[in-house]
Amino acid sequence: MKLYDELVARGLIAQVTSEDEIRSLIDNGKATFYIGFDPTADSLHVGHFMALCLMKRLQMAGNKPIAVIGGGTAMVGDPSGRSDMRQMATVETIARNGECFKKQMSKFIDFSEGKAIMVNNAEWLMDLNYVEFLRDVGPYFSVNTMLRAECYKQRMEKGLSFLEFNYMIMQSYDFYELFVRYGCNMQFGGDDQWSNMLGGTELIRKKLGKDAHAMTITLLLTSEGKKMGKTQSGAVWLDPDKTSPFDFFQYWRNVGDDDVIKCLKMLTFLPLEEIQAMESWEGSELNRAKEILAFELTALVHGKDEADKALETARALFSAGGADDMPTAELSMDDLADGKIDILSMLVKCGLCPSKSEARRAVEQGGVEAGGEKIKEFGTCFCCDDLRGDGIVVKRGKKKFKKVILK
RNA sequence: GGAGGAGUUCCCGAGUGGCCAAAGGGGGCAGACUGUAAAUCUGUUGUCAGUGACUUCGGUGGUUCGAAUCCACCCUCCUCCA
Repeated sequence: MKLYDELVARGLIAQVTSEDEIRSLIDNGKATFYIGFDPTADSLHVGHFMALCLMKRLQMAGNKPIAVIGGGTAMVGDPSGRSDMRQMATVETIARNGECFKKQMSKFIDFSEGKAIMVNNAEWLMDLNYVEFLRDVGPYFSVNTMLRAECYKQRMEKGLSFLEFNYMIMQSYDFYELFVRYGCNMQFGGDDQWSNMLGGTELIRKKLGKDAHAMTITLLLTSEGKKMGKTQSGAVWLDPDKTSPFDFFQYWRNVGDDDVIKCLKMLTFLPLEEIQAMESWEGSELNRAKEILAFELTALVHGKDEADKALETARALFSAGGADDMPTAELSMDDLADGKIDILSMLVKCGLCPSKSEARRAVEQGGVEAGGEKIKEFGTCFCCDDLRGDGIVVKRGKKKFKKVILK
């Protein structure tokens, strides 16, 4: 199966400017394409991961990827899909985040000589002269058209600042600049970027009379229509310090039945035939598919060793109830009072509960276990001896564990 | 610049002097049921040293025994006019 058809079969393609041309470009390894990543946080998350996977697939087929760090565009802030204006990040933060992105990306994409390029659009955006720029690209944009663009629609009610309104122009200019500099003839992005991307192809056509193409990736949504990769406590990060490999594994281990196959197709590199075989799995058999999903993704992001560990830990924890390698929390003597610590403080200290009130509730509702025993009294205390050596396994709810050890 | 309207807890949204830590819904958390799924049902959902105290209704002051609620000023957003 050729690349384009595979992308379709995996459900990755949302919209394209011209199916035939894109097909022939990428199937033959003729595309030089770019994907932009705005450094608005200090780590990439699952949403970016999809884009990186796509990048890799295309790279494997001989196409040349350009990863653009949006050091310049992040200064403006993309209004797409937002109902409020982003908080403006400082120049320093953006620069630092950009560095973090760079490191993480290098793990997935081969940036060695001639294989791929990484650039920061701050390079050309930051030094633009306002009037010159306006005269240069301004005439090619119609405000009427821009206002009709989907990405601004939902902001028309709540208010859209001129700053953000310019985002589309910045991104379009990026595409133009990359076309000129590197012969970049394609842009990929999330489906919410569609109008911004079209802006770029139009600009190139109008200014240079050349064709460039755009293709958007389907946004990964859960069957309930929510963005995948978001939890109550925030995004699922690729940085192991922000989302541990075990938590990362667990996130995928716990996706809904209806989403497993979709995720396998879109995110993993498993051959399609293998995934199609799983489609017939039903009921508890699907649990096996979830395990595969979780394992594959953890291996991609954190390496096979970490994936093995997470898998083992999860299995041990959920079947036997104990494991050597599980998330641990270390307490020091300072955390203890008179050589003891009560269960409520312990829950808070090891991060299982955000406040003592919540810890109390958890205990009241019978959701807390320690050392395999259900805790019924919130006065229950543990002394140093309980915590020394192997420590004690504290469980809040069914899926949250921490091994608490005294340092 | 002018005229109106709005800002309530994680979100939406009730509440116009004490009965308000604030209805209802969503979301979250926990329990039951299961397959570490979904759906459903139940409980819970500001914090802290548990029958109590403390902090919260855009901000700052004021009136009052008492303010989310009344007054003044300010900030932000929306609509219409210029």
